[in-house]
Amino acid sequence: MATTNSAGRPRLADRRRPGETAQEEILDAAAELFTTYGFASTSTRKIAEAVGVRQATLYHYFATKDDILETLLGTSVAPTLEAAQQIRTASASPAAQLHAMVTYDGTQLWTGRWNIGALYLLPELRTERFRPFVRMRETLRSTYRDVARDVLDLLAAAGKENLPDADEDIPLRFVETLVNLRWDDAGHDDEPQRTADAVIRALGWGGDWEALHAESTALLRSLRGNNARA
Amino acid sequence: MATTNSAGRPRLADRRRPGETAQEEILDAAAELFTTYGFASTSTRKIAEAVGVRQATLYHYFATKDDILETLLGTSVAPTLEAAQQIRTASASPAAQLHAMVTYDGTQLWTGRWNIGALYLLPELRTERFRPFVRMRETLRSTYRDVARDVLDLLAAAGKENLPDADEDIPLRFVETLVNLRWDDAGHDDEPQRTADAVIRALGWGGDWEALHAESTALLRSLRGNNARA
DNA sequence: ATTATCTATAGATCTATAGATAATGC
DNA sequence: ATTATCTATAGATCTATAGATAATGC
Repeated sequence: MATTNSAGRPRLADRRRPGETAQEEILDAAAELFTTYGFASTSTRKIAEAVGVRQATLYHYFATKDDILETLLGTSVAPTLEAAQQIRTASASPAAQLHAMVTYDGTQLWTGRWNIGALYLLPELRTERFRPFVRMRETLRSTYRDVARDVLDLLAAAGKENLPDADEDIPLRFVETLVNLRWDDAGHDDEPQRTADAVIRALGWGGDWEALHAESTALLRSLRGNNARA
Repeated sequence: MATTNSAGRPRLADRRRPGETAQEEILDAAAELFTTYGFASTSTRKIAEAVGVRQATLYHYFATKDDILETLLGTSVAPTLEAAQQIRTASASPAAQLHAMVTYDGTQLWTGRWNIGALYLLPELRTERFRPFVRMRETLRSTYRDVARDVLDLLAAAGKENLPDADEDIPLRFVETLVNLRWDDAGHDDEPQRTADAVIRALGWGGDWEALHAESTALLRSLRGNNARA
């Protein structure tokens, strides 16, 4: 039997999931199963088994299976959106802002313990209850679009021709493909950086890459600093 | 009651789905429901209701629910792969080949009655039984990669700098985003053409666009001609 | 007393099968 | 006789709830 040093009836099995609390253990197991087998195909029993508790125990922490998904999405979309908006208000050049956004967002998607981005395409998100997350994604989309427009306006002003439309959504679309790449076990370790470069290039940008990278890196560093202070 | 002019007990409800045969009606309903609500969340009862027959009737045409998905995937991936390989063997320039491939593939994804591309990401495809389709997708990926490499080699030979790697999979990744765009009801009518342009531009290509479009259009025309003859 | 777990189960599915039925075709 | 449908249902789920139990905390 599992050792215990806290209140409540002891578990039958030992802890096996990362996380300080039972809630975190459940979320980790659910993230693995939802991203691997899908939300609808993952039963609460399977989640419980992956945590090492009985099925009914989940309901001490989450009222419904949907609540588990909602919590999972909340902890993932919100920080990304916040970072994008912070980057947007920085004084860096539009190209550097865009590069930093893609790198940040891409790193979350690429290095997270599970491929959480795969959950954004779940048909279940179409229901009323997940509307807030869909809206957050839409806000992220328009933030990306705004910064892309700035980049393109500068390029157009410099006389560059045959540029894409800002509403092609090239940046966000490109970032999203990291989810597919990871699903296919394809790609490289530094895929977020490569993707950021590819996005800038796809917009037709052709400036000093070393300076751009320096500016983007500085932006991300200051972002981490802010968050550490917060 | 439904009118009847063929063998078998009459249906209780009238036909309501496109398709000459009951099999086609079932596939149309399943495509709508699988892409809208997901495979696992769609019950055989729901499919039957959408067709206008009783649940058990489906089993006269498909032995299992998986068989329905398999048939749906088969009729969608195979033609795309074949077209890509035909384009690849044409004598057109690499850029035109790539442009034509993206346009063809994108048009299938964008204008099909249902957003079938969304099925390619289904977790269920990870199981042994769908291996053939996953392999077809991998073959498509490398076909795209090969033609991208040709484009990039020519650009490098022409002295163009800061080009992406061919194994960034920019073309296929970009095409795949049409699925997400369509999911979000975003994008324009001519999104496949725009996407083809965006892909070419993202690779760093900077030649005569009018000539490229003419060459790509001719390629697609000859493709349709071949298929019509076959 | 409070908490975290457990056992047990109700009620609602869901897939697939068995076998009856109502047409057409020969 | 053949075919396409129907009705009925077995057996296996699955979610969520009720209530018991075994710890710690006061």
